Amino acid sequence: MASVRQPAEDGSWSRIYRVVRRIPAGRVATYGHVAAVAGLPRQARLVGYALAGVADGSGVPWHRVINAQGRISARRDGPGASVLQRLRLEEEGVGFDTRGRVDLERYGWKPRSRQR
DNA sequence: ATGCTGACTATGT
DNA sequence: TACATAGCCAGCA
Repeated sequence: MASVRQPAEDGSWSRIYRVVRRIPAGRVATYGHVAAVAGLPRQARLVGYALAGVADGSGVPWHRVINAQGRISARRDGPGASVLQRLRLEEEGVGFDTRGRVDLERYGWKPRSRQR
């Protein structure tokens, strides 16, 4: 009853933030993966746009989300945030190859029990 | 209400 | 490997 409509607070963006928060340090997830885990298949774009609206310090580790190519997506805002993102990931132990790419096979987040 | 924009991804050339 | 194209959704003027 009363139907199964979802609460207004449970907007797509909120669901996305919730998933991103689960990504442990030293791991990265792709926009598409986050979308899928959040129950929004094919909406990788929304993940990026949602993260664009999140503030640094809101508790959402936005820097752990990269694109499917294992690279950091450029923002309209400028390269500043992109550089910061890479710096943070390296601090967490995520390695980048000479092309600036992360090995998703190795650092990709796999929502299975607990990542170690 | 309508239209534009934006941290994506998969596929084809 | 690089570029172009199509699909998809929410927020904002």
